[in-house]
Amino acid sequence: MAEEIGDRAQHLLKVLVESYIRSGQPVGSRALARDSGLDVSAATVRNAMADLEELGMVSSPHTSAGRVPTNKGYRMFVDSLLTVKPLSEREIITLSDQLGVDGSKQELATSVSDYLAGMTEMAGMVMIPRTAKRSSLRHIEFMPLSGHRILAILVINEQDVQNTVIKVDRQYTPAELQQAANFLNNELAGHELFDVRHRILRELRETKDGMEQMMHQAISMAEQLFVKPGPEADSDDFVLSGQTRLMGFDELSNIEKLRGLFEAFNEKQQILQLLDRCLDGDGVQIFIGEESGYGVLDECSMVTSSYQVDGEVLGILGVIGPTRMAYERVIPIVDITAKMVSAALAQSK
Amino acid sequence: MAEEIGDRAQHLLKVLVESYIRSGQPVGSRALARDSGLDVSAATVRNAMADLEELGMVSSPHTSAGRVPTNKGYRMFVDSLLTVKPLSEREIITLSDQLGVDGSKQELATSVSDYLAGMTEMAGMVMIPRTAKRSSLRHIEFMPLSGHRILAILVINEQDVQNTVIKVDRQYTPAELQQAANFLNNELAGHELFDVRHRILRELRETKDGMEQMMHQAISMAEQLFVKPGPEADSDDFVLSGQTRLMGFDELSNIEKLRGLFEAFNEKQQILQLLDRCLDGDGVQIFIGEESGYGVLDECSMVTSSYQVDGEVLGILGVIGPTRMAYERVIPIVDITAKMVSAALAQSK
DNA sequence: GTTTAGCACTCTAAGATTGCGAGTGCTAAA
DNA sequence: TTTAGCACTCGCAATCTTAGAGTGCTAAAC
Repeated sequence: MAEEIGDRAQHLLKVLVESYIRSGQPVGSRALARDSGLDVSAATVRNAMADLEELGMVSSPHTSAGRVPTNKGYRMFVDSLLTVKPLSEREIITLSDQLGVDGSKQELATSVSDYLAGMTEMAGMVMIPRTAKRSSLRHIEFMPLSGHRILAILVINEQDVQNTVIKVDRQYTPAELQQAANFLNNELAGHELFDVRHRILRELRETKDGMEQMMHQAISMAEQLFVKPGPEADSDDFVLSGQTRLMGFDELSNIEKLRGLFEAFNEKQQILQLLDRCLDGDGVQIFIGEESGYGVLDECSMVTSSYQVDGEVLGILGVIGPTRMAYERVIPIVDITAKMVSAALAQSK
Repeated sequence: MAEEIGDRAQHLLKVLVESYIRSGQPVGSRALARDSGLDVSAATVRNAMADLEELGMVSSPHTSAGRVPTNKGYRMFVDSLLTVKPLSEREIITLSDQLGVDGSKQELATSVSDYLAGMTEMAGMVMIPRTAKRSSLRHIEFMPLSGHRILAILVINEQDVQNTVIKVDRQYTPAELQQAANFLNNELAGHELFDVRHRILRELRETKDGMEQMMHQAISMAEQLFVKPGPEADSDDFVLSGQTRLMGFDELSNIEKLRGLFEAFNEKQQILQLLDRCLDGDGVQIFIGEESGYGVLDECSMVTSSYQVDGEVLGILGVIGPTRMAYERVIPIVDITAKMVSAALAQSK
């Protein structure tokens, strides 16, 4: 089996995928010959198709239908055949308008996700990962609750507030808690979370001996907050919007599939896991069909990109839609969006 | 047209609705005569059906199909014909197990909604309305942000934290903000939100003259927090779970309808408006089909009930599903759930 | 060797036709 | 007032038909 694919075959594959993306119908040899721009007959195309089929790039749903790209074919297409169209001026302006730089992370994420969904007519998603290492602790506040529990409020960065309930050994008076909070604020406020988590807490612990009782307790509270599973381990958050648009695609009109998909969205956990795998990669990444290793996404593709500040990846954004999507449009949209978000975040620092 | 419906006709309607709920198929006269338990012939049933049809209680999808209840028929059914089955011991135990009393309101709402969805096999919903009047302010905290903005953190009740950004006329130093917060905490902490909003603010404003500059400013911040549209006007929150179960029902297998429904869920606003209308009513309330005055719910019914503490309505919970639902099971589930939630809340006070 | 035209063959999607079963409405008798 | 009988209607599913699209193969042309 010749792994080599001739130039003409490649070109034909490209035209076939494009045509299939446009129409959703299997592409026959005659139509392909016409659209290819090549001056060849349908019969020649048929021969080429036979080759491509042998290589697993295309398949026919039944004997006398046209050819449809397989996932492998899509992969080939996006990897080496795709020519992306640059975005129009207008589209870029729309995005930068929508990118309100102020507002909490959540709000930013929502507006970006809405933008992606709107532009691509598919579902948009934005992941805000572990309150990034970049972020610094501003303030800690404790409030007593009933039982041996304390409500801890952390203010991080500009306007992210996290609250967690921690358990302690006994009741504390508001005054005691105030004292503990003051102490921790003195020691920790203004430092980056990363530092807080490791260096500072360790230092504090080491010099524990010379400290009075109250400080001990303050530190063990802080440990619950920062070292233990911590508030942010699962507060990995992500925003998904425009899911309902996916109902429009006929490859998903199978209620069962749709239901699986929506249940996956509700779970979040599994999608997040998937997005985690994108964190390593650079630039636009594409999962086609079952490449995600995740059954319900069989007929879907994801196009994602990371956004970053100072070279550090902060999160992932992208869209999810049917495998048969207009990659040449979607890819630049996701790409530019990631870049604009990166820029916006850098600027607001 | 005789508005009176004979006893037999009523009984037949009841059996018809029950049968239709079970099977989803139009009910023919022969089957109805058999199932009714009455010793009458199909022909007699047909006559009764003709009467019911004239009254708008049933209709036939086409000439030679059986009869199907109309929304008016459902209404009659739930209003006067329905006999609800009490819940089994087991089912009640399941609920009280799930009702973890601690945890934030959000968590409670989620677990209740999940329970409703699970028991009824439909979508469950729980509304947590305007941070209830019952609740009292525990603490206020300010943090300076860039620009003329301040992050205000309100702790309400046991563990509800709300944060809002307010705009002010100039930059404030942390010390100033601390001072303002201290002042407000002294004056307002421990009071019920309802009081805070009206009485205290008014009082403070009246005696404003004698106060120093800083206090003035503290009060205008507080006004932004409590009097203006306020954090809680739209933070009316509600939890919806199990939506995907609705995909299972064939009356909703029409993708377009499903999509409308899910979009309504995403909007939240409109559903909330609908739930608001339940706040006045007492006990279990039922919206059948277009009674909600809301197009996308045409083929759906809502069964809701309020939950309350000390006679004051705190929120609404219920389920949403196809009009053809097993009311006799769903109604007691919603009813008991509301009562258990009420009890749980009263206990945790 | 590659490309092309021709041709027989296959398969589907969309109508059209039919028979069947379920159910109705009406009438006349009990 | 109830019932039995009967003609009639309708929808559904099964079957058949046809048109169209597309393929694979072969033999001829380049």
